Amino acid sequence: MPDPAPVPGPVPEPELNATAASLLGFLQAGEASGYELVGIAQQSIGDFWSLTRSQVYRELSALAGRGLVTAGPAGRRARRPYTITDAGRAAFTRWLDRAPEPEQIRYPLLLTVSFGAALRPGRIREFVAGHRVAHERRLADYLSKVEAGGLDRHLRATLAFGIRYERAVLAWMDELPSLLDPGPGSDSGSAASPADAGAGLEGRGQGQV
Amino acid sequence: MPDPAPVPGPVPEPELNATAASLLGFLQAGEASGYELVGIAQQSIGDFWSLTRSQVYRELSALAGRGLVTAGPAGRRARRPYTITDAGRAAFTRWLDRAPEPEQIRYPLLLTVSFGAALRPGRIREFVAGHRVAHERRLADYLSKVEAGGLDRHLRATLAFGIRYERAVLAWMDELPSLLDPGPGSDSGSAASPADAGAGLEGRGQGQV
DNA sequence: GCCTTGACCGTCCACTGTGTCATGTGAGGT
DNA sequence: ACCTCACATGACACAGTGGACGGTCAAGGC
Repeated sequence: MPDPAPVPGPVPEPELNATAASLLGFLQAGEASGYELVGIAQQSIGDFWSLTRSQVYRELSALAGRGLVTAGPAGRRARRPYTITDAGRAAFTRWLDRAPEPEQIRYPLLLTVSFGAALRPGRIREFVAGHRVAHERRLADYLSKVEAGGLDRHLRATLAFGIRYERAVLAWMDELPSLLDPGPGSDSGSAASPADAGAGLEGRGQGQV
Repeated sequence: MPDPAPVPGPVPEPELNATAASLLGFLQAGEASGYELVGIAQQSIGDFWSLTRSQVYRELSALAGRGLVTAGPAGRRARRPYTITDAGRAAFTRWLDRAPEPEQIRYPLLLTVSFGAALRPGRIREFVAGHRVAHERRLADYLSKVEAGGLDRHLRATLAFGIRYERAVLAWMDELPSLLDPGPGSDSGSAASPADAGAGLEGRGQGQV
């Protein structure tokens, strides 16, 4: 068949990505500079949707190029305020109505735990202790925000997720020692608790390590 | 003052990144090709540490360039087996003993929920229902793996995290309708949008785990 | 008045992470 | 002989991360 040269046709119109969309979402409340958007975003959704300076400026330029935002004249310092356009509002609404993609979790601590067999016994507990304080702090932070009140229902709903997540992590950290507690034959500082019971199963040879 | 030229000193020796490290971790069990490593990784740690084909091949080349792995002669098809070197083992051990960085979560659904005020009321529930089945499936998967037994303690501990996480997500999804439903006394300072008044929690026959 | 400090504001760059397309090989079926 | 599908690698474009850098203004110390 005669190689059908790419028909121009209707331009595919690249959809918004979630990062750009969230910027539009914030801009709906009024103009803001890139710097401000970074702050706003980190404060409100930063715990489950990271975005960095570089990202924000890059997306703002792209959005401006597509006419979804317009840059105003430079302000006080190098401040460059962006305003959402009608096309931007429409694009945001379309984006919001799409089914969101699955979540992504990247948890280095779990990598360490998975490979923990090659690690000195107490080391994992040290790492976990370090992370624990951060999780406790975040949980306390979420709780105080909720208790302070004055939040929009939807923000409160996302905080509810954060609270459940942090509690789950803390509960896991609590049970971790009992999960990792070596069965018979491996000595560590703490005596093997008989509560470990079943244990035994180390069927996986994993020859050389 | 005489610009203190950057002291050469000992070469910084770029440390391993977590992805490269995990490849070394798997290679400790024996040689493997990039293709196999993708499979191994996705199966064992894929739910909390993603890595893609491109990533794996890129890292393997880089590791080979640093002498941490060596590529064997091509095998069956284009298969190129990699073997970890002593330097690689040492680098892996050093990496494993470092404090792991905090986790990263990117959850588009939560973005949608945050901005949900601009969305038709039932839409969020539709999205959540779609995600719910995936979470239920993953939870069931984790549970069956644990019950099947034969897992190394450390793998079981990471699965325990997955189980707690999925249960937390499901519990949040269960409570979500009541959070988003404008109930009594939920309106604080800002004006409660009248748009989404209706839509109480109709029969969500949820329940399980 | 001058100078340091630090918040503000943006840009650039190297590296890491993701997804798709291209390419080639071999085993098995028809 | 041909097709198809699993195996296997690589190239590439784009998204995301984090640090380095440079400029601007305000406030406070000397």
